[in-house]
Amino acid sequence: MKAVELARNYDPKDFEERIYAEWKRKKEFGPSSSDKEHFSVVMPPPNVTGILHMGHALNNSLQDIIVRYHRMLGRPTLWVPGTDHAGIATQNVVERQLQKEGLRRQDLGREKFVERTWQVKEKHHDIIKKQLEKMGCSCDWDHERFTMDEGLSRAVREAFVTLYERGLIYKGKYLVNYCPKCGTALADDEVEYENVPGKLYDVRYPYADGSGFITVATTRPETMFGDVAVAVNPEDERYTSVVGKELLLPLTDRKIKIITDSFVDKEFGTGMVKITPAHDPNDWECGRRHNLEAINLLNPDGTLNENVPEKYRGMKAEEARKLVVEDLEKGGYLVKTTDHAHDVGHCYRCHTTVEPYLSEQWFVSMKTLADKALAAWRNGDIVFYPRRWENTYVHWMETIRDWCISRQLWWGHRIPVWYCQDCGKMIVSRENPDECPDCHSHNLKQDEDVLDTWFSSWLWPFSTLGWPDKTPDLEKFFPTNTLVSAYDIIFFWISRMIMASEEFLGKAPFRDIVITGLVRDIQGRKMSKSLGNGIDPIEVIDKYGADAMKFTLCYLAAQGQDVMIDMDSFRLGSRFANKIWNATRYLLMNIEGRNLVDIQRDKLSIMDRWIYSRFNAAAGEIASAMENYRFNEAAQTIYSFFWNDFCDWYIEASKGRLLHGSDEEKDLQVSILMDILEKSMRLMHPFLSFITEEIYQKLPNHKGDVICAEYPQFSAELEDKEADSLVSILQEAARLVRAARANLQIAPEKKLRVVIRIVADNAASAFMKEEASLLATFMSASSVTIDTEGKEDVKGALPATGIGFEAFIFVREAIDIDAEIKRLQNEIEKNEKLLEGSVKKLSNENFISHAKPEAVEKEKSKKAEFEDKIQKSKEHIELLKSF
RNA sequence: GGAGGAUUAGCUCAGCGGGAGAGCGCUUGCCUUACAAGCAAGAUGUCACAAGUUCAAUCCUUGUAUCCUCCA
Repeated sequence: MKAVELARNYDPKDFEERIYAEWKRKKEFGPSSSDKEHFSVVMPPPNVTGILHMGHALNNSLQDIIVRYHRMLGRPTLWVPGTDHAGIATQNVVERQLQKEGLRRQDLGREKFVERTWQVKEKHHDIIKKQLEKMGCSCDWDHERFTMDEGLSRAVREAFVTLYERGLIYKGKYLVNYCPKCGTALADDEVEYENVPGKLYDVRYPYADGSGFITVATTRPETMFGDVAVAVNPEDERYTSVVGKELLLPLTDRKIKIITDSFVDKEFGTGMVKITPAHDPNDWECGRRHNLEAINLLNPDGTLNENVPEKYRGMKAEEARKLVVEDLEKGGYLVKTTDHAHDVGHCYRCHTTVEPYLSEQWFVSMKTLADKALAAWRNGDIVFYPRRWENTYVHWMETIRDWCISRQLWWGHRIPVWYCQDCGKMIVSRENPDECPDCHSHNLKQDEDVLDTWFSSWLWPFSTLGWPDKTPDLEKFFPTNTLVSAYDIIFFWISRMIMASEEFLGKAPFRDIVITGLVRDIQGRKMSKSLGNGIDPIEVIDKYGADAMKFTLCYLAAQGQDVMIDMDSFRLGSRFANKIWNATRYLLMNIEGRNLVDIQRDKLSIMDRWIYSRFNAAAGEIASAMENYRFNEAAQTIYSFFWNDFCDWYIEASKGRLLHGSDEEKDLQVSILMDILEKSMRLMHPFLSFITEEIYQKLPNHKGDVICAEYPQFSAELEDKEADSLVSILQEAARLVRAARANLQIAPEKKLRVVIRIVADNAASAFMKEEASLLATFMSASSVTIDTEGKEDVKGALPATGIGFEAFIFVREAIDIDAEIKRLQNEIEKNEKLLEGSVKKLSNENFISHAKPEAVEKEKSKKAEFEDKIQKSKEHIELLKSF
């Protein structure tokens, strides 16, 4: 064979882009036609508003690892990519653009506005796709979907109409969360609460009969014009006598009554609260219980409407509040003002204060859907990793409220409802109707509102596969296997997907739900635009490469824990990739003139058997880590196998044979090295996709592309406990001598004679004899003698104790005997403590009788080991004293 | 108010009832014919606190403290 030359430095820029293009060209990302069981994943669709952040990088890295792993297991594997139209968010982006041009969306009109939004969508979509490609995501671009493309829009209509037909969608006038800035209703969970300082105003409401007044406490005096009652707790004895009396609403000439309702907190303020059904959710419920009118005070833009006295009309709430307070004060109604922090809802998109707003909206009735979704969990059809998220899921499902799905936006799926302008008939239809079924009028008008974004994303796992049609994709790849998502959208998305899937297809959309943590900065803060503490995945890739990014994230992503990182964190992955590159570079230099030969097991040395055993163990650990979505464990296994076992020990050990062996030995050695290297590339590919592919292609023993190569499997037969334990003795011996040398600061070039005393004729001594020259290399010794009979003269040698052997290092000069004796005494002390623990355990009859027999056996051998070490150390001190 | 999480080395964090771990950082020595982005050796711990269960607790249970997140 000819040597293969690798660039001197690992530079991912040399090949990452090229390899991705190559994979795409060869259609490696599509599902194979194998008849094994399918494996499918749908990508949580990023919003087309922005670019991908570190959270996406984490999420997609983990998906890519899972997908590549299963692809290599030979299963027909499909990873569906796509993007979400992100209603409010995208509309806001476009509106901000318009604002810069001095325009409002109304100036453009609906059609033009939507057209323009499509352009923004296209632009961002292209950026997102490029980013995913740069990350190396092996998703099947032929299956790419967008929540507003034709098929998915049809799915949305199907879902809406079906739910309507099943009586699960209704329209009604309700108090909803309303963002005046976005001009639309929001779902309950689209509101973010924040504790802000405010004021509590105590206001006098006089009795209508002039017999005095009562005092109510409110944080929002400007809503008093919508008051329809004052409520007290029925058990509040202070007020029993006044219940039913009429009050005169200050600043107006309206009269309201005092009622009782148990929701009133006796301790809050005066224990009397004003009831404003149109502007507070609790009051709304209370108003419904008492059949009270709801007086809406707001225009859609958040200003006060004609239901307030003229002087306040057109004002924003905060503005009006000041004036109302002033007027109350002037009128002698204001008793006092106190500071009062309270939770205020904000729009999750623009952070404007959300107003409870009475309006006509569409709702999904959630109870029946939630029951099915809960049943799916109870049946074990869905499993969360980590499990604790199941509490969150169950709690949300059990306390679910109806979902407001209409949005007063232009960007989104228009609600498939039409109204006959002539007879008023409401038509809910899958197809655009031509005429009214009742009066045959053609004068139909579609509902102006669009649907909540999540109304399309909750169909994602099956709408992307062709539903409502019974497509072959749907047949084959649904239900999907694994969903990877951050915990912040369990409610928004994950729970609803399960409900939709159960409702429309009668099955859970996926079984395994992998909840990742959030990516935070090094101070633990959430990465955000406003803080400017975000890290751009593309910058990471430019600096360290996509492999380094993926591997680092994987290594740090312990089950569901938040990941704290900064730019430097990615050096971890980068250095590992560099190590792989250099090890390969070295190995490929050494194949010059060699031939690959059959690797027959009976020709393997213990060291050879050991590295195969370690490889096999690593494959086993990775399989179980992957099965349980313990990504960090898989990454650590790979790291320590390749770096510590393979590079630090095996390659180092092989150097001697490569230099001094016979041709036959050299050929065998090179063949084993290439074999392990080739297998390692396959083992590591899901985690470091680009570099393994680049290297794999250059290996003399590669077949095809690593992306679709077979994943190495653990096999119990390949476990080699004998080799494992023999090599660990060798390693311990090497470490002991190295440590002794380091302690004494003996320069590496000073080669010293070493005697290893193993007073036993067993596999260990035989192995040590066989590998004496290798030991000499590891110890930088001039020679290593294995003394099985205790006959070697070790006078003047520095002793060290291992498990089952002693090492004697012949150091005449440069040794500080006192320091060495001190070290040994410390050693004795340490071991005596350990021994004491062991003895205590073993003399405890309860331990002997209760503990597992293995544990007892282990304790016994530990005890013997400590005793031996203490004994040896004592002898060694004597020996040193005799110098 | 309810739920969940965290508390382990200087930092970031793994840890699966039985002699405390990794990466980074630090100290020391080495440019050993792949890698100084490297090699080798080392130092650093009341496993938050208190009780309990157990032959045995960093690990299980219950409290306490501090911090974080979500829900209301």
